Amino acid sequence: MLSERRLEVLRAIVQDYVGTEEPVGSKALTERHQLGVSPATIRNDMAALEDEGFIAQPHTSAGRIPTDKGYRLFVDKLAGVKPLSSPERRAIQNFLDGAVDLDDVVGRTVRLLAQLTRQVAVVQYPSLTRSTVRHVELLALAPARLMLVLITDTGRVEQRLIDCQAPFGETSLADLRARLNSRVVGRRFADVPQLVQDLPESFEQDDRGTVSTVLSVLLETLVEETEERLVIGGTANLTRFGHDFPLTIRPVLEALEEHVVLLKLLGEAKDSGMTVRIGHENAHEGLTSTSVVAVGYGSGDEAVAKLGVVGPTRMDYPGTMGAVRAVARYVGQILAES
Amino acid sequence: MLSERRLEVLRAIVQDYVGTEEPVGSKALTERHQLGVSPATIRNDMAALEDEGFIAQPHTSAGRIPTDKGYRLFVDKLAGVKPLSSPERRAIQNFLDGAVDLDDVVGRTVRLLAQLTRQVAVVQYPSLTRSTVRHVELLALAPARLMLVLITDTGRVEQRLIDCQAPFGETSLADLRARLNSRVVGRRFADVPQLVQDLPESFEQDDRGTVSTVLSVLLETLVEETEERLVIGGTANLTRFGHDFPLTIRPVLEALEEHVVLLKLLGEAKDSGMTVRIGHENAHEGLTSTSVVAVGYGSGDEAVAKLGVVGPTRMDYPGTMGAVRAVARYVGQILAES
DNA sequence: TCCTGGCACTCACACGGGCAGAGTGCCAGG
DNA sequence: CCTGGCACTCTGCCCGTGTGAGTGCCAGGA
Repeated sequence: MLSERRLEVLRAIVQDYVGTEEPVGSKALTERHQLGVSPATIRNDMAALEDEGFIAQPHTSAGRIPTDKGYRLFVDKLAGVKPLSSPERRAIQNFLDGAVDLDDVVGRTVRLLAQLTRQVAVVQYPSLTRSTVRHVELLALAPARLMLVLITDTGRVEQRLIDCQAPFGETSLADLRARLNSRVVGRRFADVPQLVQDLPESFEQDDRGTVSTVLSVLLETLVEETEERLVIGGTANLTRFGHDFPLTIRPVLEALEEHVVLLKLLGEAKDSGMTVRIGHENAHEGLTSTSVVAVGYGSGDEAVAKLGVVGPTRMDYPGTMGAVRAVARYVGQILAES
Repeated sequence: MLSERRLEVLRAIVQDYVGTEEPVGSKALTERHQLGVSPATIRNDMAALEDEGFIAQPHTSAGRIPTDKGYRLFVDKLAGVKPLSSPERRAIQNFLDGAVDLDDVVGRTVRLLAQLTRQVAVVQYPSLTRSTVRHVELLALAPARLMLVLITDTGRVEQRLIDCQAPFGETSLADLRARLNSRVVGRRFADVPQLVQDLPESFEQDDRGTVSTVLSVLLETLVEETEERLVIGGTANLTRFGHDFPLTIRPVLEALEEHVVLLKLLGEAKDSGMTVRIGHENAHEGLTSTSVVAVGYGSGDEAVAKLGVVGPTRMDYPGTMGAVRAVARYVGQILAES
């Protein structure tokens, strides 16, 4: 186990490196922090930390920089979550309060998060499967063409067009609409499949085909949209990445455009509490030099979706975590109110 | 007026520079093109072209590169639109045919365009004001809470929640729904305001308030959504920009995130035919070193929205224009079919 | 009048040596 | 176990030089 002071040295290295973006040496450390020992002692500690794999030198006779493992230790043991200042909190609230609908909430959130953290922000739309049904609507656009509209308690709306083989009477439609609603309103989307599976049986022979079609579209929607939507913002912040641009930034931009990858990334994050994935902990190749800070948010106790930021492994973890957590809380509040 | 050969020289310079990304000199020109004259002659022509402002030298004794004005002349007079190869056409069709709904069409289009041109693609959702109404639906979520759903002929769907002061009876609702539809179905969204303005008068005193509220939300939606949605893709292609990265790429990324800016840009493009804005012709500061190629697309003869690409002024204009035009056509077809 | 070859000139850029500074590892002494 | 000292190793920077691409200009020729 590492001594208390060595941990302190690691913390100092991480802080300085995050601030200056330059390898930090033993002398600079003693000058900028009250460690109470001489540079030579620090050098020994650094050598030990390097043996353990927490820090590394880019080349001989340069200072040290933290490794992914070093950041991991820092995040787990050495750093807290830095609460936002109260002006910041007020700014968040003011900014989010102006939102008029779900799209607006999500859009504002992503901009806010990007600005606050000066990194790339990612916000997932509230998941269908975890939301509850507020209303199901079925309407006839034409005799054999229906439209299905799903409305969630989080304000999300999904619609699908349905082409039926046979015309579907107005009364049957009203009937189906009523029965659907009575069964699923207030229930979670995840439970919908069981709740409706026996529905066709209660209809007349002629209508069963259409009812089945409608239900299959409904279930399909649930499945498809589990492949969720998300919004990204602040990609311009990537330009603050480092000096060795094109190589670093390109794979990240590519990864960000593949929403599937990001969704998987967010999906891997814990539902509650904050998840930080550092560098190579991210499975995706383009993101091995970035860290992802993600957290779930929701209108109630449970998370309905996640949001987070993607930034260089060399990021201000306490600050970023603080911002992410705070934003998630406020978004949750906004959703609960609407 | 410039002689035939000088125009030819300008064309050669543009082509070479686009290909190599390096200033092109007189000797290289005679070697790579059959101009039939010696380098010395070319030098004279180049000096003339420089005097006219079509080309410039980055520094004394380097080759020449085209200026914005040079590209302008090239695009207007010297370059055609390069048609795509038939495998490319097939690929486009196959790729777009798989789309299941409007979101999917737009998403696929943006990816396709980005891949085809190796630049940043921008696709605007079909505009509401230029589309026609397929259906208007009103449904009661609660006694005093309604939902308004607008469906366009291009498959776009918009919805809004409406809180009414007073409960609104089921019969009144059905009445309003029927009247709304009979008035506006098949008409252009732009005409909707006049078509519905006298509607409240035909309702009973008690309901007029609610009817007015519904209508005002309807009109609001039309206005709000004129501030259209758009989708961007291929930002990773920005990394191919140049060597002097951070400075070039940052303002572009920032501009791309401001959808308002992009919409204005697209809005300035002509409705029919293709619009090419080169370098400083773009009002926005961040885009002065980029060119925008935009074109309208639509299900019929008229454009319902625009799409295009953003790339370095040093781009392959004929190829890019060909790709943009072809994609727009296919998207139009797809929309017309659905 | 226009094209051509020749010539002198100008830069950007790449190469290489030398120098300074930061940082390290190790060791002997407190 | 900490400390100061010392020798060593790099990287980065500056600078001078040389090379090569490219130019402008001019005088001669079709």
